[in-house]
Amino acid sequence: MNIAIVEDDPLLRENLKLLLSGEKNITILGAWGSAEEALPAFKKLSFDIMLVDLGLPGMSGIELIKKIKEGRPEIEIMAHTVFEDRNNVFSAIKAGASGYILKGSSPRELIEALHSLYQGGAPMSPKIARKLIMEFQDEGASEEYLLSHREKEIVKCTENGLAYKEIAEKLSISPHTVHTHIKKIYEKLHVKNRQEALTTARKKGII
Amino acid sequence: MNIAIVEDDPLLRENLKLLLSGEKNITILGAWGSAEEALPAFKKLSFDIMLVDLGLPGMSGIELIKKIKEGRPEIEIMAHTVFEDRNNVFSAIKAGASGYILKGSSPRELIEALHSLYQGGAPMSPKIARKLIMEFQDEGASEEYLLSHREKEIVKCTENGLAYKEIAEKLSISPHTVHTHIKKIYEKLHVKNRQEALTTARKKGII
DNA sequence: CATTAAATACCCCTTTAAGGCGATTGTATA
DNA sequence: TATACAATCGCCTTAAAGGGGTATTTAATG
Repeated sequence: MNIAIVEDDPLLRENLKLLLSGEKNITILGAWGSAEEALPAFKKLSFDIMLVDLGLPGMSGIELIKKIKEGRPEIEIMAHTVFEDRNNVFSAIKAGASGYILKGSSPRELIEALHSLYQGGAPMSPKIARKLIMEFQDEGASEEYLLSHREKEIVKCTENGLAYKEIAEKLSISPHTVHTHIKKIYEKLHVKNRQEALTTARKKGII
Repeated sequence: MNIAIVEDDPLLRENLKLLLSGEKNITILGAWGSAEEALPAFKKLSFDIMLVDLGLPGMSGIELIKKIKEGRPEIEIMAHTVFEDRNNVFSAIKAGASGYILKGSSPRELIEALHSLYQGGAPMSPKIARKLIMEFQDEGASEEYLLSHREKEIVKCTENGLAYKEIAEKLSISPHTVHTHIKKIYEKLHVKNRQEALTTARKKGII
């Protein structure tokens, strides 16, 4: 199977190349340090799997995954990263990653994961798998508890058309804090303004 | 009956005092030029009717009516103004006015209206009365047709989170025009931003 | 014919919203 | 004890929204 690597740490990048090249059935078609470098090269390249770091400088790994999947959905994506928080995991999966391996994993695990991915599996580190099943176990709960109590209070205020200042007064906090909360809310809901936040919140039954 | 007057035009204020003082059964307890001056004086004053101009400088007559009715709902309010537009009429009535006399009315009419109000009536200039019954004849229609076709289109666009520019493009008009329409919409719905407009529009079944 | 409303467009200006930074405190927990 | 998260406050910037005018054209209506 043909693999393309995108990893910004030069040392790790070379180590991955060496490690994987030694495996039978695995061919490394190249390794790049950023999405910006990789994308033009990919245009003339045919491969089966992209092994990608999420914490890239410039365009993020998530964005890169989206772009690849848009144009060439047949390519399997293996996310390889230190991030194990909810947002990164789910963003990567939604973007199109089918494998999610943490950087603490052993070489053996990584190689097995790549084979598994190639054969149609969805290999991921135990921690990540646990997060996924928890998400399904909790069902709506995870959505409901996505926003903290304070954040939900603020969403309800914005629903009534209150401005930052007015919310601040009502809750007896600084307008700056309101701003911070709202930024966090938008981030969590993957939206970029009030209208979207409110429609999303309604859809998820948060408010 | 004891009457308090709030009227910012000094000449008219004095004329009203002279005119009404001459009537039997009417006592003028005072006349003030603004809500800000009148409110403190009212605290130590007991009266039956407040004759109030809607177009006061500073706090509006509407606001003054609200404040009076909140604390002392037994006081009858006579709105006395040049405004005969829908918004002012309904705002005054919603705020708690039971009489609504236009400034063009004759002294005789005003005095009769005050007596009528004191006896539990709801005296108002014929033009105003007509507006009121039309509102009831139209029922829901008046709400639905409150906004013009174009305005409703624009409300629907804002519901989808579109910016002025985007709405302008979609409808092939200038962003300035969108701005103008939205100002008009806010005025009609008595709101001051998108969220309020949307909640109000939903409540009234406009969208 | 005069008035009114709707739709269009432009001007000025101030306020808000939102993104990107950083930073501290307290609490819970792995 | 380190890590994460929630909640708090701050600064800076740009873009958008909103409030105040004015003005023209067209259509309907008293």
